[in-house]
Amino acid sequence: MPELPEVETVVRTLRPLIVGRRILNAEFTQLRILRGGAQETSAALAGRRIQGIERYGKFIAIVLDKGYLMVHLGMTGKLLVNSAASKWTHAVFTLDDGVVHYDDPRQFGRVEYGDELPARVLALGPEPLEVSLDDFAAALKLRRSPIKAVLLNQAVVRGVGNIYADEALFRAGVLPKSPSDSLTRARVKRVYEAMQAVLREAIESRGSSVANYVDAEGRKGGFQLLHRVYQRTGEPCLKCGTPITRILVAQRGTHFCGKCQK
DNA sequence: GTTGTTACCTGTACGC
DNA sequence: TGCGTACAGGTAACAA
Repeated sequence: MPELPEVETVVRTLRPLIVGRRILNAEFTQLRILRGGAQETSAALAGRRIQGIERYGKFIAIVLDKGYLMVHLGMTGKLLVNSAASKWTHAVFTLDDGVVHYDDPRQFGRVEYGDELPARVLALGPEPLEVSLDDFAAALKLRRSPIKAVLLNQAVVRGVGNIYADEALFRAGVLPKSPSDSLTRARVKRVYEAMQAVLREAIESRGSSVANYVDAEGRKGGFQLLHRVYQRTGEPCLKCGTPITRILVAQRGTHFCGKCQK
């Protein structure tokens, strides 16, 4: 499931391949993944030149000479350059040099064209690797939900998902159910530093390939080999040997060590 | 405004 | 082998 490090990897691999190219044609075969009408979107995209590609949390913004093509990969979305189409190819962008496919088996992702960045993207919280400790601490103090749920809240920080929330809380030694506003400053600082460290290391490893994540060139990431708690239910904690526990927090599978995390 | 719940969707794993 | 079922989770919509 693509979270910040996976989306960042997609953006980095996509950038040299498509920036500067012109979109000749855009075709949508599964309308579920498209926000807006297919004909209107195709008409708006035809002839546009790609000027850049940016990431806003888990959203990908393809910056055009007029407007933005927004892509959210959902759970299983992929943007693939010059690959063969599959039964899950729902959109095809033909460029003046090459072709980009949007593939998505579960169809949780979305593609959208607009003149401006969508309001829901502008409403996102700060980037977790850019937010200051003071701002992060203030946002946590405002909320009583479990810290895990708060980390998943894209209005608090944008881009953290289930994998990195679990991994960050393990490294910080903080229980996922701890009420956000109950954390001491020292524990907030540990969560902040762990979150940034996990995200930086995952970006270096080109993301985590669980399920079927690959980057724009079809390559898998490597960070799944470094997960310490995520999807390790029942396996021994790498620090103390206690079996990793799995519970539900915010309706999400949540993995932690009951001894190392307080 | 926050908080919690549910729907969306299909490949995969598992039990029988 | 084949079938039924549970599970995975990011976002948005909704209720409270």
